Amino acid sequence: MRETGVKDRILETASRLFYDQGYNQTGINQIIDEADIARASLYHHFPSKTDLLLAYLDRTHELWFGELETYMQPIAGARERLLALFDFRVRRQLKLKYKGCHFNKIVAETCEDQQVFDRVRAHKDRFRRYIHDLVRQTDHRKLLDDETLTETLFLLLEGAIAMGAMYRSPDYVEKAKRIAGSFL
Amino acid sequence: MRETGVKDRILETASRLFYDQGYNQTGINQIIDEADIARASLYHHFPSKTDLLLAYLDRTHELWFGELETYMQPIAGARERLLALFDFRVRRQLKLKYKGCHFNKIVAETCEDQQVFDRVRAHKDRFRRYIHDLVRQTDHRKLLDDETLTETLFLLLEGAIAMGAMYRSPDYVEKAKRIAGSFL
DNA sequence: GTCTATAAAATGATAGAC
DNA sequence: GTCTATCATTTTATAGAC
Repeated sequence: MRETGVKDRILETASRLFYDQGYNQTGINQIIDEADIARASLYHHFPSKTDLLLAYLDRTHELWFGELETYMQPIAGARERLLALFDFRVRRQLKLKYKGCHFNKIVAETCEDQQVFDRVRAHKDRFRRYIHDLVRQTDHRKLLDDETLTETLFLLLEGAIAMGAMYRSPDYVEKAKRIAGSFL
Repeated sequence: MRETGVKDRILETASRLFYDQGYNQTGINQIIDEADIARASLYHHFPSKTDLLLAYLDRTHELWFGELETYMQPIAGARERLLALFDFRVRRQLKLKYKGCHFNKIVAETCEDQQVFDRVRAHKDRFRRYIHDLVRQTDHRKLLDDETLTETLFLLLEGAIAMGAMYRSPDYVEKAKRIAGSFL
């Protein structure tokens, strides 16, 4: 019956619950129940809830960029790709019910933990580099230099995702896309 | 000895703890201990933890705009005032140790609650209107129309505050200010 | 209004059998 | 590696005296 291994099922269930209802509002008991595994199996694979959190962040990071690559693969042209980043985020908002960025959410609900910071920053750093690489390939209007344009697009997206979570709406990312279009 | 009333002391203590260590990571017991009041006094003034949360949001909203007015009062000129919004946020980041926006944090760590949404949205709506009023008074470069410029400044700020919380740094708000300056 | 004592449930984590 | 049973705390909230 079990298509997936126990460890994967634990991590998948925990990931879903951590995002949907929050890390602190998700108890070990609920993970055990919904993953349909034994209590000790969880603690065998993940010695503490913090270990599960770190695994969640790593898994989310991998999936995130995997989905990005898949989404971007058929899109040609650096300018089109930059604008497609906004479409990618809108698509994710819809799928994830506008609950915002996984990484921002975790930062907001956990206290200072260096291992958490390392992971969320690595995620955002990589996304900023992704934008920067595309910006350098475009022949944009030069209203802003490459670095400033990169930061502008990045901050517009981050702000729009945060407001999307607050208003449960794709409007802000769509507005951000139009603003971005005027600089490109 | 008691300079402030019991109800105020409860709300002040809860507010500090909700922001510093998170709403879900703050227990009623800790609030009682640190406010140095009796258990039943808390439940007399705030029938549930959710009532305390709503009072926290209302209080934070009032204080936020009160501090904004005080900060902006001596600053002359709409363009200077728009740029001063970024300085105001940097000043707050420093004071609050870069933990980000109170309202975004609460959205990130509580499940859908209409009363919470109403308050956080009212806060952001009011801030957007504040920006819009200033934008209309400026004689800006017209690279963007008033509505788009308003939304750009707003999203840049929101993104920068979110990244400030992630990187525990004022760099993003300062970068956002420079970007804003190039549109004004 | 404020107090102490306590309830009822949920929390993260461990022990020891198989 | 997986299981069940259980532990010690902590959680939000209530009861009843003063």
